[in-house]
Amino acid sequence: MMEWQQQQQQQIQNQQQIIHHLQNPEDGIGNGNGGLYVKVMTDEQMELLRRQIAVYATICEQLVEMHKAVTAQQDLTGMRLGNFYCDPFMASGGHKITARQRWTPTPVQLQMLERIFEEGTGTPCKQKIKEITMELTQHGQISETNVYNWFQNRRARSKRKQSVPAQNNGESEAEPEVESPRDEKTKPEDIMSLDNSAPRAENMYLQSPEIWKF
Amino acid sequence: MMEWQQQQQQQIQNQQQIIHHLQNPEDGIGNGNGGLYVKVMTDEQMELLRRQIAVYATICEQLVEMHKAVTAQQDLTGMRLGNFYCDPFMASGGHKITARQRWTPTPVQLQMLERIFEEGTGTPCKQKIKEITMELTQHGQISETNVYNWFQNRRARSKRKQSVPAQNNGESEAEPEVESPRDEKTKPEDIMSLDNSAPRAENMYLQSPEIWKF
DNA sequence: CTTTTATGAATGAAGG
DNA sequence: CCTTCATTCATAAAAG
Repeated sequence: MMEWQQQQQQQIQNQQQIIHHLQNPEDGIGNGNGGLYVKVMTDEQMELLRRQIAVYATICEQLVEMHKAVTAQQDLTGMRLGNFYCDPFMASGGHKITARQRWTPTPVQLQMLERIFEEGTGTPCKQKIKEITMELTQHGQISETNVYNWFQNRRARSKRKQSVPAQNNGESEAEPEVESPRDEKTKPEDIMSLDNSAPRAENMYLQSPEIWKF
Repeated sequence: MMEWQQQQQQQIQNQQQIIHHLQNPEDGIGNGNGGLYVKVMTDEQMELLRRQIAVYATICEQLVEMHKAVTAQQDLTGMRLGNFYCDPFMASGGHKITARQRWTPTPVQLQMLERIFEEGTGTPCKQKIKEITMELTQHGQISETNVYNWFQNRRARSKRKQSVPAQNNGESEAEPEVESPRDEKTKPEDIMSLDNSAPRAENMYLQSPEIWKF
């Protein structure tokens, strides 16, 4: 990722040289010509320009594509977020709403949640969620979804913490995280490599090396 | 958002015309000149070229910056994913690299899925799934199971979203501080920054009048 | 102010 | 279909 940006920079620098040439035609490019005032370029210079311009056209196209891809992703993933804080944005008076995007439990709520979690069955059914939510609302803004998520995360992370302590025990791999319990999850039809996005960006950098040859 | 892309396209088209002119100097630009073969341009043509090139330089710089901003957050994770399969560790230990992560739709795929979901019958029958999968394969690795799951999840969650529209909101008691000093966070928000980028792109083209002065 | 960590939320996949 | 789990993402909070 950094790579292509560097290359882009180089391109731009390169281009700047061209511009410099244009701006300082002391190289003998330009001269007067009778009543018709013209600038004169050698074939080489002309070719250079052509190629340089072609390079820019390519770069811009690529950048547009890349940006399209990136923003498409963000737009779609943002769609879900958009409901909270993006929809009413800017609409009123151009003032940012600056709504909080993420619920944060108050200390009191947290305490109560922890207590319920420890004593509870660990499977807070829907009805239970409702109750808890009702109760916690007394101590601050909260929704059933918040409670649901909280228990989900709490359980998942409580569970993970247990497997981590037994990490460097008999396992000599430099690999940080692998899931041992359900390792057979490579079960369905295909191994899906999600190299869909990364490699695509890779050959996006500058796929026309010959253009650099001049 | 769409706006600047269109303008980009226009720019590119515009540029292509220039290239065309360069490649087809039937406009009387070029002529012979004794032993030194040169191309000749009028001042106007030269000026046009200069401007065009300058515009490209500016656009590229701006695009690089924009892209940098947009991807600063998200493409780091993308790179991280990239490491999983391009990983040199593959050869080192002969150790299992434990299969891929879960499938993630590419932006294009997501777009197409969303479109189908909205317009479609909502009942992705077996045959339909096959078709969709075939089509989406053109844009990245995907399996019928992926498509199936996606529709299942999409429907279920879309449904739940309606029953519980009240997602969440601000903190608890200490929220009322609306326009507090720290409210003006310097931290760029992804979606917002994109929105900002659009207007910025708008004045990208000619925002440096001095560049036109030469 | 920048970097790291903790954690609320989103989502692909499995089970029933 | 619905629920549940596991993983990932993004960001508020904490650390430097």
